[in-house]
This record gives sequence, C-alpha cells and structure tokens, in this order.
Amino acid sequence: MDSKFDHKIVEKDIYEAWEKSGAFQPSLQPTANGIQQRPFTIVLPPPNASGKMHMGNVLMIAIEDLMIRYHRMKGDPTLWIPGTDHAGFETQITYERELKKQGKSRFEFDRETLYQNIWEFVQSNKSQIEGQIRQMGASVDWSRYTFTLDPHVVSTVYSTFAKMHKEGLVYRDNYMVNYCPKCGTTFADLEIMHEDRVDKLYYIKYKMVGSEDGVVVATVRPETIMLDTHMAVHPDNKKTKHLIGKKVINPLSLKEMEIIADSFVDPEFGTGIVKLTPAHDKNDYEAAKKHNLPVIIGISMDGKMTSEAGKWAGKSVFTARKEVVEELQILGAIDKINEKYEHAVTVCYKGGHDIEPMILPNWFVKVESLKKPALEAVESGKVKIYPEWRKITYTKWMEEMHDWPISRQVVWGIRIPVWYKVGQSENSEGQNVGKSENQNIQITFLAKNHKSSDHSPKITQGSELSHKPVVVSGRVGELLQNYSFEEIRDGLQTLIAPAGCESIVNETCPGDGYLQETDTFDTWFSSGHWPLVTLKYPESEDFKKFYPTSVLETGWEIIRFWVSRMIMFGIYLTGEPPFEYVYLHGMVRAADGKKMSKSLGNVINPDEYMEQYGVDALRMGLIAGTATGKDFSFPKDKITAYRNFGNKLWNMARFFLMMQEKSGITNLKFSNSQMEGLTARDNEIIKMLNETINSVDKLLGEFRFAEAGDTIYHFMWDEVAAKYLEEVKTREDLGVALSVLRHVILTGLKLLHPFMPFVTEAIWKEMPRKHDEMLIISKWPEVK
RNA sequence: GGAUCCAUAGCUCAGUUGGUAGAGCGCUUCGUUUACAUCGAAGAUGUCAGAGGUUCGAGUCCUCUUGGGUCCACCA
Repeated sequence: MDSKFDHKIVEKDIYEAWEKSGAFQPSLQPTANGIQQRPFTIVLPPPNASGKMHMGNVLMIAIEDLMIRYHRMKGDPTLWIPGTDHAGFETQITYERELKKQGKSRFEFDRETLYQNIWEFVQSNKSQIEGQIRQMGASVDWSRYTFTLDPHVVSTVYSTFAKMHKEGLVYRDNYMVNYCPKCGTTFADLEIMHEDRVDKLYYIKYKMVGSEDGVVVATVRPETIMLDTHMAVHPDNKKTKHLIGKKVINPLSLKEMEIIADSFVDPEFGTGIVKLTPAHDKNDYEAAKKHNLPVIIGISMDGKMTSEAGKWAGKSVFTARKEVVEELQILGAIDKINEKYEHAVTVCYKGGHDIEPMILPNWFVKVESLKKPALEAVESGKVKIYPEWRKITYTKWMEEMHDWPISRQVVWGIRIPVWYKVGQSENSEGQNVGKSENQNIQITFLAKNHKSSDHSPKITQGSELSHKPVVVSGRVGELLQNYSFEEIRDGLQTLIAPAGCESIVNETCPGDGYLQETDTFDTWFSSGHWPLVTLKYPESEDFKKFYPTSVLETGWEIIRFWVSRMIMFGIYLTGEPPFEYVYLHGMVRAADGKKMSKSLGNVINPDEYMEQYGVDALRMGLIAGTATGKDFSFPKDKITAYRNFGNKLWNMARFFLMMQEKSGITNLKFSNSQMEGLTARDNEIIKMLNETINSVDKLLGEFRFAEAGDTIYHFMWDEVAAKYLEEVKTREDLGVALSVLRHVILTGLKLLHPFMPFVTEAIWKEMPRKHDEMLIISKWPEVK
C-alpha cells in the first residue's frame, strides 16, 4: 500500500467490479438470512440527457446512493433505477444554438426532420451524463435504465391522456396563456417570474362623446390603445360613478368606447379608470368574458402587431409603443408621463424575456378531482415529507392549484396524440370537411414545390427561388386549394387548431386526411409518470414488486412542478401514491452565497473536485454541507476535510497491516464474541463502536445524513486513530489488541461505505477478512 | 402585499423532547515519535442579531423590532 490513498487509481476499477458482481440488481443481491424483507426502492430524478453533471446532481446522487447502499447492506432487496430526461425546452434551445453556429435555423426543417435531428443530437451527447453517473459511484441498476422518450414511456403517457380524455379530465379551450415570443412557446404560471422594473406610465386623454369633457386613463401599454373598445371603472367609486355607461372616443381608432363597471378595477390606481385590452391582459380578458366584449388580437405569436393595429401592423411591440406615443403627443392626447413608475413585469424563467399574454387554444387537465387525494396523501402522513417544514410548500400549492395547461409549442417532446381531420379521404362518408371548424386550422409548413404564382397563402420566409423550400402559412382550407394534403403533411411545422375543432385522440394516425397536433406535452406531464414508467407500469413484475417506491429524493424547488404531479398521477392510475417518503435536499449555492448560474459566471464544476479530491470527498463534503436541508454554500473546506479523512482511514489500515506483519501474528480473532482476554480499554472502544452504530442507524432513519457522517468521522479519527491506535503500539498482548483494532476498522468501513464507497471498498480489499465478498454486499453491523 | 426560512467563532455550518456553547477550514506556538505533514500536540476567538415574556434554568419555546434569503401574487 502506498502512503497516500490515490482515488484516481481505484475508482474506475472498483465501479466496474461492483457492476459486474450484480450487486446493483435486486435479484442478484444476497438475501438477509432468507427472510423476505421489504424492498427498498428509489427512482433517480433523471438528469438532462444531453447535459452534464452539476453540483445539485452530485448531492442528489450522493444522498440517494447513501440510502441505497445502507439498505442493500441491511439485506433489503434494493433497487435504484437510473434514467435521463429529454428536457424538452432546454434541449431544443441548445440544439437551435448549434444550428445557428452553422448558419441555420429551425424554420428550414419540417417538424419530423427537426425532431429526428434533435434525437440524433441527444444520442450523441448522452454518453457524457451516463459516464458521470458511473463516475459518481451510483449503484444504480443499469439493466433498468429509462429515457423519458423510450417507446414504453410515450405509450404510457398516451394511454393516460386517452383515459383522462375519456373521463372528461382533459379539455381544449381558449385560454390566456403566458406566451414568450422570443422562446416561441407558452409557459405555465409556475414557469414565469415577476421582475421589478421602472417603466413609463402614460396618462392618456380621451374625449367624451357629445361633450367637451374628457377622461384621463393611465397605462404602461399605449401600443394597444387602438385595439381597445371599452373602459372600466369600479362600480362603487364615487369619483367615477357618473361615467358608467358614458362613451369616449379612442384617439387612434376614433371608435366610440363604452365605460363599463367592474369590481376588479382598483379605484386607487391611476385615475381609477382602466382601458380594457381583453386579448392581451388577464384581468381584461376575464372582464371581457363576463361582459361579453370583443376580444381583438393585436399582437401575434412572433411579437409583432397584427393587421388589427392598422398602420402599426407588422411592427414590433417595442417600436409600436414608441411610435404610438409620438402620434399621441402630436394629437395632444398625452396628459402627462410618470417616468419612474415601478411595477412588476412578468418574464419567462428560461430567458427572462417579457411575457406576452395571449389567447391560444390549449389542452388542459382538470385538476379538481386529482388534487384532493394528492393533498390528502400528504396531510394524512401517507406520504411523509422531510424536512417537515417543506410540507407547507406542497399543501399550499395543492390547495391553490387550478387547471393545468399542458400544451407546449416545442418540437422536442412527446407529441400530443390528437388528430384533426383536414383532408378529404377516399372513403369519406359524406363528411364535408370544408364546412367544419377544422378548415380554420392555422398551418405553417415547408412547401417543397412552391409555385411563385401563388398569392393567397402568405409567404413568411425563404427565397423566391422555386427549388428551395419555403415556409408557407395560412388557413388549411385555403392552403389545400394550392397544395396537396400530402405536401402539407410532409412539410408540416406547426398547427394551431381553434378550440372548437373536431379531434380524435389516438396513438397512431386514425386514417387518411388527418394531421397530428404539433404541440407536445408539458415535460412535467410525462415526468409526472416517472415512478410508473421506470417500473414499467402496469403489467410488469417490477411494478408489482417495487411500487410504491420508498423514497423520492430531489431538490425542493420542484415540489410544485414534479412531486405534486407524480403523486397526482400515481394515485389516479394506481390508487396509491408513488412513494412513502419525500426527502428534499437544499440547493448548493456558489461560493459567493448566490444561486449558481451561467449568467453570473459563478458555477462550480464538479469535475475539477472529483479529479483533485476524489468522488468520495466530494460526495461526503456536500452531504456535510448542511444538516437541515436548507440551501448552503459550496463547502470547499469540508471536501478537503473528507479527502484527508479518506487518507486517514487508508493509513489506519496500513498501520494495522504493518503491525501484523511485524509481529507475525496470524491467528487473529474475527468477531468480538470470540475474542478473549479483552482489557477494559478494549471493551470501552468496542462499546463506543456499538454506540456509533446505534446512532448512525437512528440518524439515517431520520434522514439526518450529515450528523450520521460526522458521528463516524469523529469516532474513527478522534477515538480510534488518535487514541486507541496509539495505545496498540505499546500493547504487550498484541494479538488481542490487533483483533480488536481490525474489528473496529472493518466495522467502521462498513458504516462509512454508504458515504464514501470507493475508499472504503479499496481499503476493505487490503484487509484480512473472514469472507472474501466485497464491502458493497457485506452485512451491515448489528449491535446485539 | 401574502407565505416561509434564516440571523451562533474570521469563513461555511452543527446544536430535535429547554440543563455548563460545538465541528471543519483558517489562525498562533511547538514538533523530522518508525500509519498518515492529506500528520501530531497545545492554544486563541462567541453579550448565540436586538428587546421583552414564560421558566429554577432559554441558542433552543412565545411576542415584537431590525436585517437577509426564497417562494407566491392580476393591480392597468
């Protein structure tokens, strides 16, 4: 043995030996005295398939591997299923960035081709994260590896959607969604943020109809003024009560606008009068629905003004705002401008871009009947959340939860299995598609045989050359007059079907003339099935044996996104929540105490630490970073400390071996029950060892990982290495002392193995033992 | 605005039924003892944010204040 422990030499070989031994697979693990134990199961929250390991992943794997190894040594049939996530939106963004480097964009591809290209991109990248999971020492069962786009996953998600559709739990409706024109997709309420900003608040003068009087209305969005048809005041506001029912003139459209009463208006804000823009404001939309007002869409999905905006059509929101203000100034319609108006703007959490509220048809999940049992499961303690104070995040969210929009305008994901009939089929039974709402479906597709003489469909992009495919968009009813159904189908990019369209839910194409929905499921809709699909619900033996799983371990920031949905789907499909415990680890912050982010440039890369200090030190250091589940700063010191500790253990073993060799004693006794002639001091150290075992068992049972590790650390270092081992040097009854020392070292290695698997396994291999099995499957010490 | 967590040694954090303040790192001094300098020995550093309350006794429980973090939130 070298005088220093070198993690680089052993890590790879040890992992291969573990994997080869079958220890990761429950069916190949040794059983505990033939007694049928309860299985212990964890499903790995899947990291991004095309990404790389970050500190949060490292902590997650460290904690999960700790629990897994502990239970495996205790003799429970233990299963940890690995997997990776397609990470819909993020991966698509990454891929598009690659395209841009090649001077291309996604608009040059039809949907099918784009999907295939991203698939290949992910396939060529996923070996990195898989390699890193191995490097971490994760004792996962690779034979059960699952990717979130595996055929059986897609098929399970499809059947859930079909079941929910059949039971009336999904519906299609127009909805005011949070749309990000930059990202090109909608975001759920959970996925948007509020950013405090200082903007201009414009006070606009409106003239009353048939009077010289006027009113003044405050707005931050003058660019929508020409769309407005109504204003509103609070019905009980004395100052504005007289205005109800009166009319004013829109300074841009010159149309008359009626002032209505609605209690959502805050009498204290601005002038107490609000202009209504139903298509682009949540409150206004609600009010418009209530009062049956027109909803005029003035901003399109690319963030530009529509034809409804008159002379500003085609201009960006920003430009329109500037120009409208100039126009209003010329008209003398601006009363004043508050230059320093502080308010909160909604932005998307992905890129921090401004959210444009839009009316779009969407698929929704009715959550009312799903959320009740999911809330009940946690409140009754059937699902136990640790740390306990995180529970309130869950219960609050479940109480407030409203219907869940699940459509995403992203290609990379599970395509919603809904089909719209748009083309004529040969066997059409007199169904006149031309008259149906389906002819109003908005299509964007890549036309390969574009005829330059066409003028009805709008060409939005591409060259005039006829051989080069161009992007064509329009209503399908009109497009079909110039293009064949097959050409549209094959070149299809996106489709927006109005809420009233007829549709069929089916996994595969139901017949001729159908186009499939181009939206994909919200990634949380499919990952909400994770414990089910990794266990191959509903028919497999795994599902029968391992469901519900034992612990779901993840970061607290996805309680709402993920944990709640898994519990909902688990109960909905099986009647049982998918796990018994939820353990939520804290967020690893950067050295400066802030959240790690690429934009702040404070990201700490785990690779460097694994390389320099070894996986064991990094894992244990992170676990020791916080004992309470709170967020914590990356604990660099603790990583050094545990690297040193690994070396200390290594040298304890070296000392033992050296003493044994020097003394020539070969008949050491193995278990303390066989040891004779123990001194009071020997009994004392054995007693302390047993107390350590007891407290480690207790602490691990309570998810107090840091304290458990700390307990072993101090016993092994302060009591064994610093004291007992020194005494051994001068003992006359060396045979007894070495027997005790070996017993203590071997037992200590067992206790430590779940925390620091590599160094303990490496030392174990060097120590003379009774059985020659690996440490990973050795029996956890029990105190009699 | 609502909710929640936090404030303990220079730094990062422990301190779970209330009972004499802890760890790691850092710092000071000393040490070539044959397991380990990724080591050993000795040592310094805290009105446990502030105020009040409950108690024989409070870092720990309650109230308020101050200062932070995070989540949620429709105010044009």
